[in-house]
Amino acid sequence: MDIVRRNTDYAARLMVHLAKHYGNGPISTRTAAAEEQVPYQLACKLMQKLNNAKLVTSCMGPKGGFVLGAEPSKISLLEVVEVIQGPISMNRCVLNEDACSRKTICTVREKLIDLQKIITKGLAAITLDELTRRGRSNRNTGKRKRIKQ
Amino acid sequence: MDIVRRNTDYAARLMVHLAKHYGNGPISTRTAAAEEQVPYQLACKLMQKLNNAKLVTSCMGPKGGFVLGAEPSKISLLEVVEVIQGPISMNRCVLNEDACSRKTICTVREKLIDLQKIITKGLAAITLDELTRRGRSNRNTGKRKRIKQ
DNA sequence: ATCATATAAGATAATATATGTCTTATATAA
DNA sequence: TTATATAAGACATATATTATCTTATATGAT
Repeated sequence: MDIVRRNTDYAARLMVHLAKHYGNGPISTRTAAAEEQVPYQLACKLMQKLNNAKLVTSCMGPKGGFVLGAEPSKISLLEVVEVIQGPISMNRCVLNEDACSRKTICTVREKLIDLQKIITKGLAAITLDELTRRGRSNRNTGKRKRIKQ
Repeated sequence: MDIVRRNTDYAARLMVHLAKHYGNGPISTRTAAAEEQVPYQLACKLMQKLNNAKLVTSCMGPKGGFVLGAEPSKISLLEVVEVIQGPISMNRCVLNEDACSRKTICTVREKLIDLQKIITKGLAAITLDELTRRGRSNRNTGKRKRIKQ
């Protein structure tokens, strides 16, 4: 099992798609899902989660869709991960303080906590704008995309 | 989902138990399982896996059991993790090179690879002898309590 | 040789989690 | 008013993880 799960990967793609069109009005889930190769219905659910977490803003009705809730440089991969799959956890004794009575003396736990901090910091350092900048042609065929109107 | 899974935690406890009695002949799974609060039958399966990976050596028959395959200082938590739950993977595009066609230009992938290296190095740095040294009673590392047989 | 005790191995069951689909309701621009 | 979009949650499927059960086999001790 991967630390970053498939649904999170999907959501990240959708977010990056919105980031690429940031400032051009709402993008429909249908469009984003099609372009980023995400199953449409699933994309709807993911967008709902992202919306509830205020990572995106919804605009209902025709010509509606979603807009990023903040500038691409202000949204990190960590936020997407946590919204979609929950917090990163090395072990349940790290996530849940009550899981282990030995927590005050356990040296493993300390080290797992350190590792976990490194992971979350690493993911927090990856922002959406960064992901739009380089190497972000489509996973399709590498065909250039037209600018949305 | 935790990065270090429950079975891995169980296996780690069993290994630490063997480490604590290193040099005193084989320890039966029944004993180790009981002391470390691991379901017995499950412990058997875990020991089998550890045995196949040469992390422990089996001694059949009465007064038999398992012995560590190497000195406690030579066995790391990473080895236990990899034997029981397989390699740590940030994303499938990291584990499986064919998972994404964008891998040569993808900046996220590079960063995920870096993070993954940090995790594996961190786990590799934690050795069994270290885990026996402090935090005396090693029981109850925080998983569901369940004793069988 | 027989027996008691231990591991070996694999089938199977039970759970938990993740992923994907479907239906109905609601908002809104044109 | 209508077409198009999101909202929400039920439902279904797939996969992974954890746990148990059964039978076979090895071996030290009697």
